[in-house]
Amino acid sequence: MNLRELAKHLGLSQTTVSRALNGYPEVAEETRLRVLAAAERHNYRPNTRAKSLATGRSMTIAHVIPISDRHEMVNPVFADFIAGASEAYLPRGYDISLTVVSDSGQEQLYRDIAARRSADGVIVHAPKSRDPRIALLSELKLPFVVHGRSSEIDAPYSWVDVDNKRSFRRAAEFLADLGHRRIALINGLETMDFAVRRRAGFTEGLKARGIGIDPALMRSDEMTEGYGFEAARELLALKDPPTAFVTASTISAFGIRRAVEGAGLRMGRDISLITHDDDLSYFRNGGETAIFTALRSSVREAGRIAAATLIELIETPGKLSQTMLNTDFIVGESTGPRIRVPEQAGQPG
Amino acid sequence: MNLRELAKHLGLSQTTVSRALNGYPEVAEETRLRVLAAAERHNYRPNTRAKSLATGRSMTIAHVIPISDRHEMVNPVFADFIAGASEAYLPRGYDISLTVVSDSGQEQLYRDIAARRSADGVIVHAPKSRDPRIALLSELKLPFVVHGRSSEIDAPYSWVDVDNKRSFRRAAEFLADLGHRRIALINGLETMDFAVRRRAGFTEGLKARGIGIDPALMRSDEMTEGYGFEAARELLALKDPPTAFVTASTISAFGIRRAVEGAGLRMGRDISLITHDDDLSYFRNGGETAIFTALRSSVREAGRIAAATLIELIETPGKLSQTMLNTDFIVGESTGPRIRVPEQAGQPG
DNA sequence: GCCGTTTGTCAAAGCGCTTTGGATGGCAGG
DNA sequence: CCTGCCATCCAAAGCGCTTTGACAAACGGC
Repeated sequence: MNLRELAKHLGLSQTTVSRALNGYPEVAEETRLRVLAAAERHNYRPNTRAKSLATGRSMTIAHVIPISDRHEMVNPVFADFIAGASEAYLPRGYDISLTVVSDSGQEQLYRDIAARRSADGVIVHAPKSRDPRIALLSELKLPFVVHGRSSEIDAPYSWVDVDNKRSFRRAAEFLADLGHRRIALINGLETMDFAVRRRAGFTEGLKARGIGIDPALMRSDEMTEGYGFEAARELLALKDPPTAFVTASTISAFGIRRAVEGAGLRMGRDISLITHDDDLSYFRNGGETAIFTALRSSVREAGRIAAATLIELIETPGKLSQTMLNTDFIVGESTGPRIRVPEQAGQPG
Repeated sequence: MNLRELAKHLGLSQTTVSRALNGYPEVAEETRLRVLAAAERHNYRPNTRAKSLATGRSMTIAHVIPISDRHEMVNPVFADFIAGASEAYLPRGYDISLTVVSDSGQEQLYRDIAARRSADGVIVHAPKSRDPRIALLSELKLPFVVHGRSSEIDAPYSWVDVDNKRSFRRAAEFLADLGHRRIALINGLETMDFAVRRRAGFTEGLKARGIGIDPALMRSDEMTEGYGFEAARELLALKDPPTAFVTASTISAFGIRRAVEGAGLRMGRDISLITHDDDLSYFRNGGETAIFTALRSSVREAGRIAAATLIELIETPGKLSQTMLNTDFIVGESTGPRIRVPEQAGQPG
């Protein structure tokens, strides 16, 4: 059932039917009711492609999910981010188009989207420092919102981010105030802008408390459970091991926990840990009491806000907007004062 | 730059240019080269909507991600599944359209997709027993492939699944053979078909080894880390606690592990655990040696196969296909013989 | 040198919708 | 009774592509 058939059926022109359905005023109320009833009865839905060809609006947002070149992984934060975003899209009638692509293929993909007008806007995930996509999208005049920020970019653009630097500074200071002096950072991939900011905040916090920076205590990689485990295991095996850790996700935090317990140590007593917590739905940081002391900021909410920001930008061009999400400092069971240096913490296995 | 402009530029008709670009034979090789060069030079890309309006093919596959009605969660397995699927779509030119929708909204959504022809086919995620979507999609003549299966459906349809029943039977038998008699099942939501099959396999395995079924040892819920933890903690606090667990995902397995260690017990010695392992990229079940003894089947591969199956079905209608993926039985560090009933395993905290 | 066949090209219709620019008729005001 | 003005409705063009059917030009066979 298409518009022409529906119109013929009603003895009206396509114009009138189209207007009746889209809420234009120049159609008699009685006719509108007849049209709506008929549309309902015949289960009429306008053909998406035809509509967007005629209007020039595609009513879809492209999400380009970068796949790690090294490991070919898809970060589970995207699941929650997109769930949040779709809460904003759904009531406004936008669809999501998803493409999983390696870093190297991203530029070409954005060019394609712009040239074939397959989306009205895009969300930029996982920005790197001085990310070339930002200049590219501006040049292509494709509305976009960045989830995160990119350092050393002068031109303004829309973004939604958390204050990573401040968060990690607070984490480092909190641990220092508990008496810890050997504090390790198990960071995300430092090709990512957010990871650079976190490291900066972390070292800033140490310096503020008069603690020297030891590069041997800083790791950086894809934030998997296994990486958290391996990194922590190696660090705990040092002659002068850390008594505290700061890490970038609950997922790696679980790995660290496993390493700590595998070494016969107790989290929160022998070893302290603070994590950044994206509040992932399948990895809640505990119920009433948090497992990990954490700086929490819901990535789902970030998705919702980024989506809403993008829709605004699409509907009123030029309306840039920056949102800094606040993080909650949750004190959980994974931190405590340094009681003693764990003498010779053996490696597991 | 659109087709007409490009054609005018070349002094050719749209017809010829279109044919040259799409590889039709009735165009001189010399002309084709000229056209291709010009298209390249002007960065020409055909407008997606116009093309699909003209051809009637949308070249997009709809993925409808169900959001749990109770908890509003998005299962991270979708991230890996879609990553796999996109490996199959990309070279064939298909796009992914993603919609996150609650169970109750699914039927309407599929009807919409069919009526507005916004996708050439759909992947059905998370089927329930006797899932109404299967009959609906058949009726709508919308090609589909189910990730999993749905019991008590007579008409044939395409699916990609693992042999959940057999897997869980093997898990139960394996534990029984190690001497365990009190074996708990921490299952996924039993409104899901796969969870029903797993439970069936589990009880079948127990019966085969002459072990009675104790409903008090069987739990069912969304497979989060927190659920694994809570369920295991409660079970371990029973007067007659289990000495072994079977669970439905590595995520809940990590929760069980946390509960076991929180109770002062040691995984693989005091308590055995077997998990189903989707081989999630951020939750690898260990490196060289597996953390958990597991029945492993890559959900990413399932995505790849489901996508390929769907494309085949779209391109040659009626070509149904069923794929049963095999699972690898990985023996890891989480299982061992029952040495003794842990006398009074205290609750943590 | 004529005819049938390729070969290469094109004009125009059509996909299903929106939107522009009238048309039509009824009605109030003069 | 005429004019002007709403209130409704419509025919047709256009969005950018594919595809049908037709048509010149070139070519080989007799």
